Amino acid sequence: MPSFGKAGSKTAPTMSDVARLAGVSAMTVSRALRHDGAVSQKTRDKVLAVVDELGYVPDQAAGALSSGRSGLVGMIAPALVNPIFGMVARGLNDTLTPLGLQLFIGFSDYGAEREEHMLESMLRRRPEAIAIASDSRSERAARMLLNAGVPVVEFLHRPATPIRHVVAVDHVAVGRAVARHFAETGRKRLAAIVGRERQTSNTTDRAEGLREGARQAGLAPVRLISAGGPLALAEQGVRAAAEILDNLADIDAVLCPHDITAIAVIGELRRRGARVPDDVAVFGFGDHEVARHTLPALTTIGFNAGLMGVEIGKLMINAFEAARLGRDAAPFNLTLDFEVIVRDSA
Amino acid sequence: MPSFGKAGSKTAPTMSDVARLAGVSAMTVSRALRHDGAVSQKTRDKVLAVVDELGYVPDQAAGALSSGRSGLVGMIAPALVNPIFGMVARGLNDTLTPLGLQLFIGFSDYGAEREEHMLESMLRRRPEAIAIASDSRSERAARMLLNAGVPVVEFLHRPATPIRHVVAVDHVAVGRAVARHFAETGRKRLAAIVGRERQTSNTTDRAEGLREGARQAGLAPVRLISAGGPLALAEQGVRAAAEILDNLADIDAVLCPHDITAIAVIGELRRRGARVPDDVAVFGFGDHEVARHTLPALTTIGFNAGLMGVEIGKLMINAFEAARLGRDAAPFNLTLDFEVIVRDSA
DNA sequence: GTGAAAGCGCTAACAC
DNA sequence: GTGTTAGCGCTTTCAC
Repeated sequence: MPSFGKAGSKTAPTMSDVARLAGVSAMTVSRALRHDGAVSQKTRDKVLAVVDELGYVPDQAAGALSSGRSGLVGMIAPALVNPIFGMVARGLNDTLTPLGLQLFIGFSDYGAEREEHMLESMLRRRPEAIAIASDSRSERAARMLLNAGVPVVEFLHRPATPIRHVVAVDHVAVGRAVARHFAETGRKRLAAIVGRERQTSNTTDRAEGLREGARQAGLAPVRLISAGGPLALAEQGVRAAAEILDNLADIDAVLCPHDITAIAVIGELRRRGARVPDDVAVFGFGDHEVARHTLPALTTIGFNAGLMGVEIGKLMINAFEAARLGRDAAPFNLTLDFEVIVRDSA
Repeated sequence: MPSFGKAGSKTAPTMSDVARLAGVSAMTVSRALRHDGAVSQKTRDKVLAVVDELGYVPDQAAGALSSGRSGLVGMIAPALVNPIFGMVARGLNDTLTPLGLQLFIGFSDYGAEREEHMLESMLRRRPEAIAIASDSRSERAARMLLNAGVPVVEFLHRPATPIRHVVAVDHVAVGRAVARHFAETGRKRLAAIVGRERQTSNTTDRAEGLREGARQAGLAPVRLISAGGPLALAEQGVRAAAEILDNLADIDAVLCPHDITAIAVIGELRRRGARVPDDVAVFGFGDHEVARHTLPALTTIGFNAGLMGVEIGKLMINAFEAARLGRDAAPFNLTLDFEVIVRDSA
């Protein structure tokens, strides 16, 4: 029985431990494990048997260092508690797993500074591609992405000046569609809930679309309700509802940044005696799985978040292929469809 | 101007590139970057200036290989779309970040096989600790955890035979508390929605507690409603509601695995003409942020998921400290409080 | 089909 | 306070 590592605290077996026990070289173990190159069936079986017996698990840090491939794809999203990002992660992960790539997820909590830190620590792991949905972004973070040297896919929201590839929903078009719906259903005075002041984001884009749509329909100018950070979706809704009731009593329709916010808006509005949709129509975003089950059922915007993840993955695969051929994948700009889902709240 | 890498596609600068330009050795760069050991202020400034100029980002795979510390903590959870896990991740991440540790998240989609794969690929990254919430777990996965050689913290649900540390909610006690509430409010025939057949899980534990509580209160035996997988929380609720209406018409109270499920149950029940809570009382779980805003507002169980993450992190830190002293941290078993939140649905 | 040598980019250990 | 040497555990490359 060979001993590896210093006595006492047993160290994990290495590839050469396996090699020794299998009576082959480390190189052969490496090949057997990666189904790479030609290893005879007999040798492979022997190696795998030893691997199993030892419970050997390859050290990917070593492999990454040696091969120059980390096997990692980074994804940075504003928040993990928002199920939209969970669904994107799932789609992306499913697309990447067959290639032997692992998804490394970081979340920024909607903070540019935190995002920058996340990105920096992610870059230390040398990801082979990066998917990022920013709410706001520091100059330095933008520079890091530009110089990352790997495919970067921005998603959910199309920035004014994309790094390279984008998979997004056209939030301005969403806003216009919502305005159209409000106009068609006789609403006159629209409002949009937006986050705290910041650079352009998907929320402000939708508000912009709503404003455009309202103007075209000859409605009153859209009021913006700033009601706190997006981390507390429901809390934001409560504040917004209070703002409407207290200071914007003439508002008869409101677009919310998220279905969860919309539910809270409705709850608070009703609690304080307003009727939904009679007094105020409430429009959500995201088609959260509960949206169809609440009372009133939420009128909202649906889009396929899982598909978004899949498309991000496909874009990356495409870029890998291009790089393999020594080329650069042309910037790719994908706009995913959305759907106006009319239920009862608006 | 020194050139690194082969011409054409520029390679990322390495530590020795920085060293050369700063006129010091690589070791000094390493120290300057890690605020470790003694580096004169002057030297450090010089080094950092070059780092900045070059946009140098250390390769952590190399560092990990050399130091034996990956800087990674793994977390495996059943699903990312369930905000409970997002909140745990946030708490854990916040606790770990000050130590320079990154959270590496994997999700199993409630499948033992997928969990095993996730765990295996995670182990290749040599995490310094592992947090895992399993819904079901393969023998092999259990063995891998046992032999991981790093602190393992199981969370949310206390397994029959824990690997070592546990931070959980007492789901059986939750079930009993729910039974008590139902009994006190005059309910006679209870049901619990559980996932598809599987080993013990937090859902079945709560059902077990409900059963115990019902027995003690002299109520009819609890009916179990198996309504599909936990990935589609709302879908599960719709099915369960149908099952109640179609085949279990005498049920007057139901415990749901999740608030989202509860909302769907209520929606479907009402859609089909049943009144909540008059005909059927509906109890949720998790105190999701919308729970207080739906109509009727959800009666549910609340617990602090963020705190759970923080406690997991503290346990890990404690175990690191013990290991540093050559000891093994004693198995730690933390049970987090929960709260019965009575609102309108039950 | 298999092996030997070299080296990936860092850091531990020790020397000065 | 700083440098040198060696080596972490793999994979690349090339030889056989």
